[in-house]
Amino acid sequence: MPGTEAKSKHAESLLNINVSIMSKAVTKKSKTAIREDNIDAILFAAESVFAERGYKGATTTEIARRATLPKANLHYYFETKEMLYKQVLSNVAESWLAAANTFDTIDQPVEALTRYIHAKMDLSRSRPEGSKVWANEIMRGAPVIQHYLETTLQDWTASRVQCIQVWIKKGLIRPIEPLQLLYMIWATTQHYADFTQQITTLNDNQPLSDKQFESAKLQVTEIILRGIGAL
Amino acid sequence: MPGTEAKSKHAESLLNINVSIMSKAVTKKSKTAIREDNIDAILFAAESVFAERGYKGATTTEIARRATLPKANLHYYFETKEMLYKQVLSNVAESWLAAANTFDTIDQPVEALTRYIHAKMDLSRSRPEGSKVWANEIMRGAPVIQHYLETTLQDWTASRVQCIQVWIKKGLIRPIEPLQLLYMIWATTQHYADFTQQITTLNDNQPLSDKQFESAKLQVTEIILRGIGAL
DNA sequence: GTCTATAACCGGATAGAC
DNA sequence: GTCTATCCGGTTATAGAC
Repeated sequence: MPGTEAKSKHAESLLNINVSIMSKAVTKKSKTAIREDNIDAILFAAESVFAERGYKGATTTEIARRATLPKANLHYYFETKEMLYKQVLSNVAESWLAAANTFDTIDQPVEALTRYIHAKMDLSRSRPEGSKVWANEIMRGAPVIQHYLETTLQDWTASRVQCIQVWIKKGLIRPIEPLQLLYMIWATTQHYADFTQQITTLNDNQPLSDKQFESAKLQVTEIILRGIGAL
Repeated sequence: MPGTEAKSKHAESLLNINVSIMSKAVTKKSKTAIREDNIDAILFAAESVFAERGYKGATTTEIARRATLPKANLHYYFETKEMLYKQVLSNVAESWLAAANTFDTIDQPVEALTRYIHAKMDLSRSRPEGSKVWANEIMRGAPVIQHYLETTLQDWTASRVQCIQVWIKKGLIRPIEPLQLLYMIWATTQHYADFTQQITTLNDNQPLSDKQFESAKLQVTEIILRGIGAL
């Protein structure tokens, strides 16, 4: 199970957080490999458990169990539960940023927004747990990522707001409040991750098929683009 | 603080859950009043605490503290934390249903959807904690409200899907997947409650003013209505 | 009905053998 | 670097005096 999504992101930290994972010099290559595999397995398991149970509800016992490691080993790699949590959030922020960068400010609205909405929808599909961890963190009042919101997110948002205002000035879209558009995109795309349980229930208890999801992606895009007069 | 929103809903239970609050015969009128006041205060405090900290993160100590009662008294009225949680969810479901019923299936799309979106936005504004508790519960996999989703919510949704399909047949709106429209409405309106922290941060750390919120309400409505070709 | 004190439990973290 | 056994703090729930 490990490594599919959260591969080897443990060394970096997007949030300016001291997630300093121990830095012991390792001589043999194989040991490094074991270390990375273990860390990846822990991060992968942690993302799921934090998503399903929230910060407090997640137990290191369960995370270790899913990573098929003794709990003591988990604490060997991540000194505290909180440090592990921060690293998970950092990885989520990174994938969010990757999707965000598909919103190219130079493009025309239809192309830029279509790309961005598709990227966000794909992220909700491929990594719903990350979205849930993020949502949980925001609902808690963002104790860990508040600084990230005030820097990276605010900067990114400001640049996109400007871009949208240019589109309005050029008459490419109707005059709307740019932030409202961004909120609608975030809300709608992330809903497919955060509310999977509800969506599945209303789909006769069947998870959305790839086909259904692709259809949703196209419709979401079209409704929003028409909604702002870009089509 | 107590009683403003969650007033005296403790006797009922929308979710079919055995939230049987003790049923001791009370002789004096004043005792009943004290009981109701205490229960309301507990439910009011509980909604906030569950919203801010999630199910596991919420402590009965903190709930009791905010209700200005000793913890033992809280346990006198609600035997377990889980029973209290279920009652909170039941109250949230009730308010959700009240808003849902503004979506009159007989009306024209513009009128029906405008009313519904406004009602949902108002709910996000007046009772953001309830929305967060709901979101948390869904993200946990809906252990408590799954049955509610499969009955009340599914029935309500089915009737609205039919209604939307009629609108499409009559050519009042473009041919869309009705569920997609509902998801977009839910996602966008609830976003203003669940992601208050993020929205506030992007609004120069100022909570949205009433004026800003009213503007958002109108824009959300217009973008969605235009998006489906109702305007 | 109220409240203090406490029992019973659980989870994070660590000691220390391997 | 791994893992078992254990400590310690915090949380739910209750006993029992008022």
